[in-house]
Parts: sequence; C-alpha cells; structure tokens
Amino acid sequence: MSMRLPASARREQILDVSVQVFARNGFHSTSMNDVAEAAGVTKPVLYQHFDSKQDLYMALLEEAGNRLRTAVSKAVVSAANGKEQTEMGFRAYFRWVADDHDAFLLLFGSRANRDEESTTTIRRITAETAKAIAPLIAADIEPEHQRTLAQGLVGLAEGVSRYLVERGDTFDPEVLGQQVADMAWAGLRAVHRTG
Amino acid sequence: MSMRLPASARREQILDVSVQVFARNGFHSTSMNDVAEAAGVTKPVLYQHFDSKQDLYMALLEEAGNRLRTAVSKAVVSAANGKEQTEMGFRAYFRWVADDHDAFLLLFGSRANRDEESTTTIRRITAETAKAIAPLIAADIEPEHQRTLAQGLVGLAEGVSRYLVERGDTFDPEVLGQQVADMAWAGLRAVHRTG
DNA sequence: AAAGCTTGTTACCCTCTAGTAACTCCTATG
DNA sequence: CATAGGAGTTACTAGAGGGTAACAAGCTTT
Repeated sequence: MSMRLPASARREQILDVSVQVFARNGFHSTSMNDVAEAAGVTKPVLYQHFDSKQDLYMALLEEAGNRLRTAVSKAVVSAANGKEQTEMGFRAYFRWVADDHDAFLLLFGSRANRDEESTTTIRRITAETAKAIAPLIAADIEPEHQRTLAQGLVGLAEGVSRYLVERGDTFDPEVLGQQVADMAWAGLRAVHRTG
Repeated sequence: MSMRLPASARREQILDVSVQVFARNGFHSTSMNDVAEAAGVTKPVLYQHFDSKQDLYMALLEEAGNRLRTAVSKAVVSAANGKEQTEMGFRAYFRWVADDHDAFLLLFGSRANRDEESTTTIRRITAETAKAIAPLIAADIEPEHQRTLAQGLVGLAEGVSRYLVERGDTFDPEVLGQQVADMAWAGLRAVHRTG
C-alpha cells in the first residue's frame, strides 16, 4: 500500500511522524497502530526499526533533548558576560520552542506521559539545562539554593512556553526571550543582594 | 476482609489513599486493583463511590486544586501591597507543597497523567493561579504579555517545587518562599521598567 | 429475631493493544 | 529472467485491566 523506502529513510520518517502523533496525543493515548497509520505503513514495520513502543518513544525524547541542548549551549557560548548569556540563552530556548514545538510538547507538554524511564530522561534534560544556568546565579548563596533557583528559571521558561504553545499562539522568540531574560536577570541579581 | 465503614467514611478513605497511589505511580501505571488493594478493599467497592477510574481521578484533582486555591488566596488577601502579596503568595504556595505534597505531585509532578479531561482541569487551576498573579505585573505592558509572564511565574514556583519534592528534599517553605518571592518581585519590577 | 437496607466479595466479561509468526511482493543484480 | 533478500502485509496471540452481575455478610429497626 505505501511506497517502499530504504530502511534508514523509513526510520527517519517514522521518527518524524511519531513526534507529531505523540506530541499531540501523549504516550498512552497513542497506539502503535496510530503511529503506523500516520506513517502510512503497518505495525510490524515499526518493529523492524524499534524494539518496542517504549524504545521508539525514548529515541524521540533523546533526539528532542539533543536539539534543545545544542540550541541553547551554542547560543550561550557566544555571549560575553552573564547578562548576555541570560539573554542569548532564553532567546535560543524560545527559538527552539517556536520551530520545534512538537519536540517541546513531547518533552514538556501537558500530555507528556511519563513512566519511570521517560521521567528519568526528561529530568536529566531539565537538570542539564539547569546546570547551564546555575553559574549565573550569585555564587555567594548556598549551592543547594543556587541549583534550586536554577530549576525555577527552567520552570519559568517551560511555563511560558507551555502556555503559549498549547494555546496555539504564535510569538516572536527574540522579543519574548528578551523580555523573559530581563525578568530573569533582574531576579538573579536580587538573589545576589538578598542571598 | 476489611473493616466495614459507612459510605461517606469509605469514600473519604478511598480519596485519601488514592491520592498517594496516583501521585506516586501516575494514572496509567495505577490500576483500580492497586487502588483497591491500597484501600484494603476490593474493586467493586470503588465503583460504588465513583463511576469510573477517570471519575475518581478527576475528584482527586478537583480537591487538590481547591486546597491550593484556598491556601494561596487566603494568604494574598491579608497582604497590603504588591510586594507583600508576592511574598505571602509564594510562601503560601510552598507551604501547600510542603504539607500536601501528594496533591502537588498529582497535579504537577512528572508522573501526572493528562488525558484530554485532566489536562483541561489542571490548566484551569494553573490559569487561576496565574490570574491571581497577573495584576502584580506592571499594567503598562500589553495584557497578553502580562498573562504570559504570570504563567511564567507559576512555572517558576512549579519548577522549584517539582525539583525539591521529587528529590525528596525537605525545605522550609517560609525561607524558600521568601527567596523565590524576592527573585520574582525584582523580576516583576524589571518588566515594569523594560515594558 | 426476621426483614430489609447497606457494605463488601467472588468470579467473571470484554475490549484494547503491544507484540509476533508466517506469508507476499518488490526490486536490484548477475 | 531467475533469484535472493529486504520491505511490507495479514492475521493472529496474549495479557492487562476497566467494569459488572450475582451473591454473601453485617447492621438496624421494629
């Protein structure tokens, strides 16, 4: 029924399609048949490329996480000082959300289902992001609090994005990123003073 | 096998127990048999009190949402100015997280399940919280951005809490709330200036 | 103490869906 | 043109788990 594709191309296509399906409906509400149908193929084909539903899902999470990580870290290294890092970081984050928003929903959307394994992966991704932020927070407070507040800033970006993406709003990542960065940077300095 | 209880008491007990079970394992990984077992009772008893698994789950969400709402709004009304509202609000939020943390996990934990219906409910709860925060943000920026940033602050509190609760850390809600409030308040003023 | 309501249990059914075995079909290559 | 091997399909299994029908055991009220 469907066009024949070489294995590697089919694998890519399945990944592409299933990001969308899982992002839209969540893990448990999406059956392998749904994925197969969306890919224009039947179920056993999926199992030629992935060991299990979980395996496919994990592959998606990893890929999405990688794209997020590289986007942000690339942006941050090009910055001179802390303030610029904050700005570049948030703008890159929102840029990623804007043009890879199925991946965002997959990782952080309301429908993101999380069993033991995916939870671990997603937490790792979040933690990595937080780790990148932590140094921006004044060093004169306890490292514990530093890490906690960094997680808060990640949550801030996440909350903003979830709100906008799930409403279907379009937004300019540069403007939004700048605005959120302003807010975050001022907050970071306040912690410095209050610490 | 289990002690007989009057209907209303049994219903309460089921709610109490299932908050824990669902919070710990998530919706899909928790079977009605699991809930029943945890309640020391058999499955049909659950269905005497709730129409379906979904129905039970929704009841839990509503209850948890109510406790959150009342905790925060009670705290906020007792405050004189914006800054104090911010402080009281965050402190009340973290107080709620600290002593009702199964409810927190149920609503906002990584394992929180979200099908169509629960997503709607949880979004409503988040939106209400954001609505309470929005007026604190400078009125001279577009209402759209105001709402967006308010969602961000909700995400901030959520992110911090999820991090701490899922690590099993204990924390002093007053100290943490004050620190986060400082950060948030400084951020809010920055938006004012930048708007 | 027996009727009658309420609480609880046993033993199912039924659907849904992850995963697979066995087959067909297409296409590249000599 | 014959054939090998990769790509895809049909048709199934198996098990989990939501939900229920029918029955048993307590209270309580007269």
